[in-house]
Formats: sequence, structure tokens, C-alpha cells
Amino acid sequence: MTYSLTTPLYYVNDRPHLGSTYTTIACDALARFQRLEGETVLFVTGVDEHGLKIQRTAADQGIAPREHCDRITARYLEAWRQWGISNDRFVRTTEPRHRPLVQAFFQRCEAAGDIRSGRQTGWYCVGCEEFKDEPAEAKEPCCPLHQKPLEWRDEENLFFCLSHFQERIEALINQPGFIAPASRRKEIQNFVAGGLRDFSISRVNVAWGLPVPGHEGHTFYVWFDALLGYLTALLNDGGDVDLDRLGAAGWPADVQVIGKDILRFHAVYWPAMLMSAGLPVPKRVFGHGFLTREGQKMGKSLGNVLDPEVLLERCGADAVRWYLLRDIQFGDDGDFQQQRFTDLVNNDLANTIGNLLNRTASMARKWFNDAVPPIDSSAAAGHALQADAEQTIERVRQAMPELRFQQACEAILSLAIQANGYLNEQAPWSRMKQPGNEASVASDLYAVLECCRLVGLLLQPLVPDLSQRILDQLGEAPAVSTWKERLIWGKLNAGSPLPQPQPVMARLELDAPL
RNA sequence: GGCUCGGUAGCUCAGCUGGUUAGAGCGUGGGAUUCAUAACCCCAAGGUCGGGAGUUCAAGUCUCCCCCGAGCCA
Repeated sequence: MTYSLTTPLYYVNDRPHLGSTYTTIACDALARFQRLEGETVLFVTGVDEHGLKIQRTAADQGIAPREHCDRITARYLEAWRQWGISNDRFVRTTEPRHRPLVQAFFQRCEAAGDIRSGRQTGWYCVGCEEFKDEPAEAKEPCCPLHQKPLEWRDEENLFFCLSHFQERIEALINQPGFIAPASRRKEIQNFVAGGLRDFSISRVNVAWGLPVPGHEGHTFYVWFDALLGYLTALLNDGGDVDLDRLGAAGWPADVQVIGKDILRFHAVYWPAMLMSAGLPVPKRVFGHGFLTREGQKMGKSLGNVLDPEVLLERCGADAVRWYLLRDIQFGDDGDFQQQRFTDLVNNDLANTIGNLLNRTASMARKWFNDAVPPIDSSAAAGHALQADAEQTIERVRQAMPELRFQQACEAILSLAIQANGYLNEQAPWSRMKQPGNEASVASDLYAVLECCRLVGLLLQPLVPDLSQRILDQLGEAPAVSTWKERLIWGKLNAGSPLPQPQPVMARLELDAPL
């Protein structure tokens, strides 16, 4: 089966920030999980490159829009490479194949009678690429978000007849599970209940956009064009740009992950566009929360922006991924606190998980010839830790497809805690001092190492690098069998050599603020 | 202004349809231990559950009002 998921197509106004990194990491974890589960995954990300705002940003720098996009997009590509993001597609809305797709899509909407022309007058914010509701007689109005002057517009635009879709959109968003998390549903329902208004999908005098076929001088409104990038991405499989191929190419997406700020576009406008064009709507739209830093909104004016490049450079991908996925309920807002970040990473990854592996491997090597204790496979079955391990596997399997990363992390962690507690209870180091305990110590150490192996495997989608180091440390050969086959109690090779223990996770010691 | 979501230990949060002494993790203090990355394990202190009123035998949990924060729409 194909499982497709998307991040937003990030606007190339600036290089990647922590927010887009967060979204992308979460999607990466989900994509990796689905792949391990045996799905054929299409993990889509990309960039949204059109619009007046880009045109102006480029002009300010004295370069062509294309040049500006190339520069910023290169930053995105480089960032995702450094973070080890496993996306299958990376789409640019300026790539040649996108244009015919947008035009074909538009023509379907037009043929369906969902496009009309109309006059649009009002105050416009270029930052938002949106008309604002300031009264016409306002003098020098400002955008509350961007703190920049609004511009007066009076132009003939093409409109998408969103009003035609009132009932269908209501039915869609009432479907449980379409909008996730459920807590965000009501807001959208209220918005829709207020009556859907047609929205303009073209601009005049914006050169940096895709031309609207049959309407001289109009280019597509950036949002219209950007949303369609998801489809272009899926059709970038070597085949033609043909909307009829989408079903085979992975559309509809299983989940589209976005920040809560753009939920409306994805849960209302976008499905209506798709309905008009006779295409299926995404199965789920997940609006996650925002990150603050030490309790404050991050922003240039406050000068407290946390740079993902710095974070990666100083702390590494594993630490950051773990903290974000483990500490923040995906969907809710979260606060990045440096103290908590280091505490959690050190406690969970270095102390609890890393040290468990380290201490157990040391004992096994010391008393069992530098190897996993050689017990026969039947002896592993029914060990006290087996039930805990199996329950953990189950919990991770349930949490991950629901994007409940926090629950998955907690489940894994609790297995490591159980195993640590078990070791202290059994105290194999003292029992080894009396003769005759070798067999039971062997069995216990095997069981704890087996827990480590399962912890390592389960961590694979969440913190892939650390996962690899754990499995390496257990002397696991490169995987020949599938994840599912390996996620079975007792698959650790008894008697196989254990390498010299090395800490798999260094403690974070940040001497200066990030 | 209307609406939505939050306000529970120092911090991040759990607390389902109301029911014994309000929970977890982190942080803090103490103990135990040496297999281990000053790690692991155990124990403890810490909360008038934003405020007020009401419903009830019984409310963090329901109702109303107010205060604070975030957001959506005007």
C-alpha cells in the first residue's frame, strides 16, 4: 500500500526556521515509521516560490525573483539534508511541470462553473497576501501581523466560487478524523458556519506568478498555485503531468501536516478546490501547534529566534528530534526551554537508555566472553521483561500512525526504565559472586539486552542515528529481515559478540545559551 | 465585540461519563548501590486544582459570573 504525507510547501521568503524544521522532523518520523511498517511511502515536501512578496524581496536585493528563489531553496535542500530528512519528493512551484498542472486544474474548475470574475477593492497586505477588512476610508492602515502599511487595491480578479461548496465542506469537516487534532475542529466549523465566501485566485500586475490561461494579465494567486504543488510533487514520478494519474500516484494524501495557522486553507479552501476539479480530498489534515521559546513568542523584534542551524550544529539531530517529539504533544503549542531540553536529552537518552545498554553490555562481556550470553532460544521466552517489551511495541504501533509521538517516546522510555529497575532488583553483579547463578544471570542479561535491542529498533523512526548506534553496539548485523520481523521478542542472537561499550549518547553540556 | 482553546506541585503536563488520603516525568532533598555515561534504583518534601457563587450526599471534574493567557472570526 502507498502511504503519502506532506509537509506544507514552505514559502521561500527566508531560510528555514525552527517551525518548519519542527514540522518536517515530525513528518519524517511518521514517514520512517510507515516505511518500516512496510508501506510504500511518498513523503512530500517542497517550497512555494511565487507571489508579490517574493517579487519584492528579490527586487529589494536587486536580484531576479528566480535568483532569490534558487538561493533560498538551496538553503532548504541543504537543511533537510543535514537533518537527515527522508523525503521522497521535493517540489518547487516554479518548476516547469507545475505550470501545466495548475492550468489544467484551473480549467477543470472553470468548466465546472466554479470560476467567476469580480471586482476586488480593499486594503491589501503583501506580507499576508490577503485583503484586510479595514474600512475603505481608513488612512494609512497597517497590517496587525506585519506592522506594514496596507496597499489600496481596486482590480478585476477571478474568483473561486467557494460558496458553491458550503454543504459539502460542512459534511467533510464534520467527519471525525478529517481535521486533527479534534480540538481544532470547532474553530473551522464555526468559520464555515459563518458562510463561505468566494475568494480571489488571480492577481493583475503581479509578474512573478503563473499566468491564468485565457485571462490576459492575470497570474494565479500564490495560495492557489501553492496548494497544487502537492499534486505536482506526486506526479513527479517520471510520468506525464496528467491529473487523471493522481490516483495511481499517491493522491489523496493520507495526511497533510501543517501549522495551525494555515489550517483553514487546507481544511476548507483546498478541499473545495479539489472537489471542483473532481479530485478526492486528503484523508486527514493535521494542524500542529507552534513553538515558543522560554515562554515567549519567537520573533525578530524580540531577537530570541532559535536558529535551527545552530541547534543542529551544537546539539545534533538526535537530541533535537527527541526533545521536540518527546516533550511536546504534537498538535498542542510547545515551549522550547533550554534547561528542560538538556535535562530531558541527558536523562532519557544518555542516562536511561544509553546507560542501560552500556552497563548491561559491560556485564555480559565481563562474564560471558565478550558476547551476548549464550542461552538457548526457548530460555528467552517467558522472561519477566517479555510482557513489558511486547506491550511497548504495541503502544508504539498504536501511537505513531496517530501522530502521537509523545506517547510513542514515553512507551519506549518506560521499557528502558523497567529494564533498569529489573537489573537493580536482580543485582546480577552480586549474584555472580556466588557460584551456580550463571544460568539465571545469563538469562536476565539476555533479556535486558533484548530490551535494548527492541528500544533501539523502536527508536528508529524517531531518532534514526541513535537507533543505529544502539543496534551497532549490540553487534547486530545489518538488517536482512524486516522491521516487523525483528520486532519480536527473542530475536537477539545469543552468543554473538558484543563490541567494546561506547556511550551511544553523549550528555549535552551547553556552556552558553543557544 | 462574538467564538474556540487553555489556566492543576518550581517546570512540562495526566486526570474518562462528578465519588476513598489530586497523579507522572523533570528539578530539589535524602537513602541505597557499584555492573554502568557523577550514571541506575528507592524514598521524601512541594498543590486552598485561576477567583467567586451555585447544583449535589459528594466537584479539579457540571452550571453561571469574573480575571489571565493563546488563537479564530468580525
